[in-house]
Amino acid sequence: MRPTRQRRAVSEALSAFDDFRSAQQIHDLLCSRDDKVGLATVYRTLSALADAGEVDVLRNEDGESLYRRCSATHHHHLVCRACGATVEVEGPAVERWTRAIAREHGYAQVSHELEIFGTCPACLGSHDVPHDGPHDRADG
Amino acid sequence: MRPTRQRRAVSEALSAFDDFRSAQQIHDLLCSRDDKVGLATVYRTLSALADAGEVDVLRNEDGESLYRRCSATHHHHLVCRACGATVEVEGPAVERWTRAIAREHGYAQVSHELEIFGTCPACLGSHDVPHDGPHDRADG
DNA sequence: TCCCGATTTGAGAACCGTTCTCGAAAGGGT
DNA sequence: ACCCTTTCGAGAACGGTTCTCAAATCGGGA
Repeated sequence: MRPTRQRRAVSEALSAFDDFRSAQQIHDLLCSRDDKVGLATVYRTLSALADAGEVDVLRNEDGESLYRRCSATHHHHLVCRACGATVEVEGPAVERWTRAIAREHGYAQVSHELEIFGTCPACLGSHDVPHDGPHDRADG
Repeated sequence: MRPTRQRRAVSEALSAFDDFRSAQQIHDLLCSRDDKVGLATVYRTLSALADAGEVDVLRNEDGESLYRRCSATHHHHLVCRACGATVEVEGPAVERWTRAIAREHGYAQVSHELEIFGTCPACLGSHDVPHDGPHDRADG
């Protein structure tokens, strides 16, 4: 993969956020910086980064894909419903539990998805919503 | 909510499946039975059932919503990537763990999403895919 | 430095699941 | 039967994402 100007721009834009952002939000940020990158290229680059395991992807309740640069090790996310503030969490017990459940039912090649949603301390304090609005998601 | 012919049809169609199905698949089933129900009505009815907690919803990796009639108690799903065969599973330990993690970081109003994906015993045995194809989903 | 084939880009169209629109049809209470 | 409200449904609209394909760009070799 060639380190083109566009790909570097997308990668840097991702680093500018510490929470999950949509492809369009990243594109908007680049536009506001007069970084000329096509929307299709943003989508392509984010997909490539996701495939390479360099970013995590999750879907909000509208089905929109949200991206975030994360640590390489397996982990889950604790996400604020109001402002999107994200904490990476690990749960060896949960990993063991899912494997056990799968084995119990004879399922192989097991993977799992787990996200935790809530309201972060900052948003509990102030009732107005920070920056650009909620990255909401339904209960599970 | 009035028990109209259309709503009854959608509800019965749901019962005809024991795995997660899309609105369009349910609409197709109704059409093949010459049950005249508009697609919009199928969507509306499924949303209403989901809001009422009578069906569970999950999204496949394409962002498509899949519906399944489930038990009313809180549970998660063990889903076969190949045929969609679904087992409802409970994990009190996981419920406790998510609450603990959230509390630890000061998050309130906590909810979570957890799905487990794998290949079911039947699909491990026969390598051809049953019925109408995989309801696939990415790793978590 | 220039050339060349391969890769990448981007504007806009296409795609597709879902929701909206709004006039028509159906329900239910009286 | 009447009336008012809810529901229906065909098709348009919507919105995020992917595709198209000609033009731009890149990297390596001569």
